[in-house]
Amino acid sequence: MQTPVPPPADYLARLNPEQRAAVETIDGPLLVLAGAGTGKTRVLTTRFAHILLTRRAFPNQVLAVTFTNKAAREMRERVSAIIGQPAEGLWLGTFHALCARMLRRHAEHAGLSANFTILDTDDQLRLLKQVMEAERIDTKRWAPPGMMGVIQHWKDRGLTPARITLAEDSDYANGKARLLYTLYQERLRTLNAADFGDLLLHVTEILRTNPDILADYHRRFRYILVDEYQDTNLIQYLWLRLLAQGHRNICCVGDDDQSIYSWRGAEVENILRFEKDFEGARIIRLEANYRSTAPILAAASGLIAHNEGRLGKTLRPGRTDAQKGEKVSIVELWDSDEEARMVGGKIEELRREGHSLAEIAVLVRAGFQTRAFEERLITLAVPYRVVGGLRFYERAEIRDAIAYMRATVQPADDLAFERIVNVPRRGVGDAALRTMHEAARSQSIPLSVAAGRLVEAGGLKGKVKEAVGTLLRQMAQWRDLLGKDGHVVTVAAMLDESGYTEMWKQDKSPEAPGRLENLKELLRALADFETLAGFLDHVALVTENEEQPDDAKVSLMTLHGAKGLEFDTVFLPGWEEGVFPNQRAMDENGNKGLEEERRLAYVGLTRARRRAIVSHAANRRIYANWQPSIPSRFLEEIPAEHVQQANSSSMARDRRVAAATSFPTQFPLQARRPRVIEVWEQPGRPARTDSIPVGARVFHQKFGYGTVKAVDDDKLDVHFETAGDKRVLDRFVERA
DNA sequence: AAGGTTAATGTTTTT
DNA sequence: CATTAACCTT
Repeated sequence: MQTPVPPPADYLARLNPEQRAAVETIDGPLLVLAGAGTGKTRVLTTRFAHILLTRRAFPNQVLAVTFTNKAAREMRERVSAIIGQPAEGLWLGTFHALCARMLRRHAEHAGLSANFTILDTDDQLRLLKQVMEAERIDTKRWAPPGMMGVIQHWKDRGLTPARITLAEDSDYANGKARLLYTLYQERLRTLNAADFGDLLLHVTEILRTNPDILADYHRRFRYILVDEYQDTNLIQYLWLRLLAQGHRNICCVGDDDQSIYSWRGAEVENILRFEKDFEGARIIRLEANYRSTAPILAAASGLIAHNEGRLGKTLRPGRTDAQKGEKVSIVELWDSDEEARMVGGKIEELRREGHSLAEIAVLVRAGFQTRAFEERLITLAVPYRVVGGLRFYERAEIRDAIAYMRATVQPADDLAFERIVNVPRRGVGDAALRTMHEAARSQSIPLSVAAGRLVEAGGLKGKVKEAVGTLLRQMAQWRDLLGKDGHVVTVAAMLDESGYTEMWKQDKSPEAPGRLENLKELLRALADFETLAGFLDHVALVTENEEQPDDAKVSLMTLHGAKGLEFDTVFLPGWEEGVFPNQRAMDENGNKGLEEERRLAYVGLTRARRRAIVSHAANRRIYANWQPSIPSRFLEEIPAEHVQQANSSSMARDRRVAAATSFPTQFPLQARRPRVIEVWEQPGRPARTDSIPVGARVFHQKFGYGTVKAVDDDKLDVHFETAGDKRVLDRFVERA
């Protein structure tokens, strides 16, 4: 390469010394340990731009890898902004998108042709289920999703069926796991399809076994940049290591404290392995946090300090105004309803004070928890959005439309054909489908081809024969049309002529108009792509929801969904043992599971710029019934000097009452929780000591004194003196 | 082949 | 409780 030209310094001058070092340490392996809010993305994009501006490499000689399309888009935009022109011809994208691109170039090495289909999770599962049923596996005893998990885990670790040794074999499905995996992979090849895991697995396998291809990529990629490195799984690591062996200019940015995807195969150990595999690797820590106030940082730091085996980073406030911040609020509430009212009330208050709703988020452990807050915000007429619901391309009507496209351009795609052959209803039921499957299997031909032969040879009769014949003829016409009039016209014809659009027009359900609207949106999106193949790739790889974050709406989302985001005000409800930390995470993964939950809590707290309001309720509804709950251990782990307790008025009243009556409902906030949480380990309601008769005078913690009007098993209808008529559970009242 | 009924089962999720 | 998938009836 030519002598580096001194860069215009302005983009470097805006960095702090450690960030600048991370940008300017260009050659050789580099690991950047970047704490939350320390300018990780800025370093990565500036580094990218720096490589280009100092002419160390052309844009197409840099490989930049992210986990999400959003991160990839952001990086592309920010690099463009720094270099002052649209960044084109970049190898910048998600692991999967980059691998898909590579695999299309070398598909034949994996037994596929270049136009292979990328299957989504639904297709994967249907295919595996078919394989399992063909092998006469009892799918009641061995559920296909479980088997899928085994296969995915193997793929995550770079294990092709041939590489699975006895030691790695699973006893799943009575020792047939490896066989099922082999058969599943064979079916994928027959369908000319790859699942998500295959994209990485195939490419890595090709790089491993074809030195010439690998050498070609070594020549190409002078610099490699990796985002969210703590989230990489083994196969991703192997892929990176193979590609980085050429120039050894690999820079990985990550934060072990934000590793929250181990259940998806991510291995934090990849950070430790980095130093071993890349000898002489430099490590730079980014510890100045520019996002949050000092109390929030101290609270988060104190919490995460309870984890063992950290690489060790200490966040320090980088903002000049950081010291002025409020302490982290911890609010104790009577039950989950009151918690929702508290959050709703505080949001209203913030709104009145002029805070933008876009700067407020409610972060929960599990998706279903958003509902309580949704309901409350609807009542209060506060606009909100739930981030991360059903994605556009996952909607049934969109997947149907895509199946039409896939079946048309890819006659080998049995899954797509099977999906559409009776949608809209054509009278093709189980029996007809079985006939087609048998013909396909006995002659080793695709389902659609078998269907064609059955129509001609009379294997299908009457109405079914007519319907399938018509569909196949239409598909042939659409293929012609695609060559002549292009993909937008063709897809419009598909939806129209197949009767698919008509089906939804006839549908009287309230969702039907929305579905038609989505189909129109699909056609609009289609026009943005030059080819149908390009669009199908996009659909398979870009599943995220497009959203406008500048909307004046409160964001409701899971803690996982919030990673990488920040808000002025963050509500963190449901900090109760069993909910958060999640009981299942602890049961299944022990202390490792607990530590990941703690990292999740750390991620949650560090999303807040100015205000964090953590809350927990003493009673929570689990499915049908109310259960008392214990404050999360994480609450005690936040250093007390950075916390302000703020209890609701009803809680304060209950406290006084509880003290006076010795009714054991409250767990004092600072009390140590019992080691065994009985509520979760013994599901079902506690045994009643005595029944309460009609007419009895009772006392309730929340509603006060009243008289029992009726008894229904464990539910009482009570007329309370101050609260009126209520239906309550008997274990929540005492004889007065 | 379609619709209604019952039983099982409840994290986190990107690609 | 509430959702969904499998099952059974017509």
